[in-house]
Amino acid sequence: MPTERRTRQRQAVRRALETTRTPMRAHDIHVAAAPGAPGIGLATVYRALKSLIESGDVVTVDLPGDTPRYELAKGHHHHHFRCRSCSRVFEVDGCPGDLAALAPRGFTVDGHEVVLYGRCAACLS
Amino acid sequence: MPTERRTRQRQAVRRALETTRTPMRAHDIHVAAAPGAPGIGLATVYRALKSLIESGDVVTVDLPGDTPRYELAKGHHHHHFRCRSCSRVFEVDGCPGDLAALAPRGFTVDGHEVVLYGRCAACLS
DNA sequence: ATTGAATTGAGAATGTATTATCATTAAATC
DNA sequence: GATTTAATGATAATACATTCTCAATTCAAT
Repeated sequence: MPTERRTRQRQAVRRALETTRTPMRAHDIHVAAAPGAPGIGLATVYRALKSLIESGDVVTVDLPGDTPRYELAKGHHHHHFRCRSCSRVFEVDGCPGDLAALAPRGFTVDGHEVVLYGRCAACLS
Repeated sequence: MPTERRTRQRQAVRRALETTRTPMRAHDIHVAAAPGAPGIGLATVYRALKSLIESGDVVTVDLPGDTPRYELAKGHHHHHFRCRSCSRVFEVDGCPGDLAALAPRGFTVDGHEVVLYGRCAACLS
């Protein structure tokens, strides 16, 4: 059981996620972490993400037909909005509620995903 | 503008999609089409799918974190259910309705996706 | 400051879905 | 039946996100 070390790179990755509102792709995090950890490698970003996910601090955000993104664990149930213009993803706090009734008879529903599509405020202005 | 030919392979791909209720992966279609077109190659399956998609007869079904699937164009708005046990995907006809209100203020919503998760009837029995 | 081990960076390697290549096969027309 | 050329099969090639390899670094405890 190796001891985890506090490195500049890992802090930069965590900070990148803390600083941004939107779930980020590994590549985005790589870019965003660079200022805080000059020369950081992409492999290191993935290593940091893996550790953060295992500790429960970060969760993967998978949207249909899109590259996986990562966000800080929010602790509360929420969904996402994806801008068709800039492709950024935003958190959506509301939830349509119980969707179990939509499932075919005889099926059990224990979870759901909702993704909204449209234009974000920045792209509309 | 080449003329499309009616081949055993293309009919087998179309029939595979017509016969099954659930959206299928390219690999599933390859297997399902084999009886009707012995020795059919995977590349041919993709070529047939491409043509069917271009003609509007087939649509791609992308679920979060999952391999793309293909289904016959149903023409009506619907969503999907994915069984956590057998991984099969089923059509869900209902829809929670207008989800635009969930988006952040200043955002425009022009579409949405809903995916239900749970156990299908077959896996529960 | 010294040192042992965890961490890093660069790039190779992997896994998966899909497309391209090209010689061969087989629809569709004559 | 002969001919034209789209379609096919096998496989190499792409495109990607992600993981692995390994020598060089650097954290952290002494």
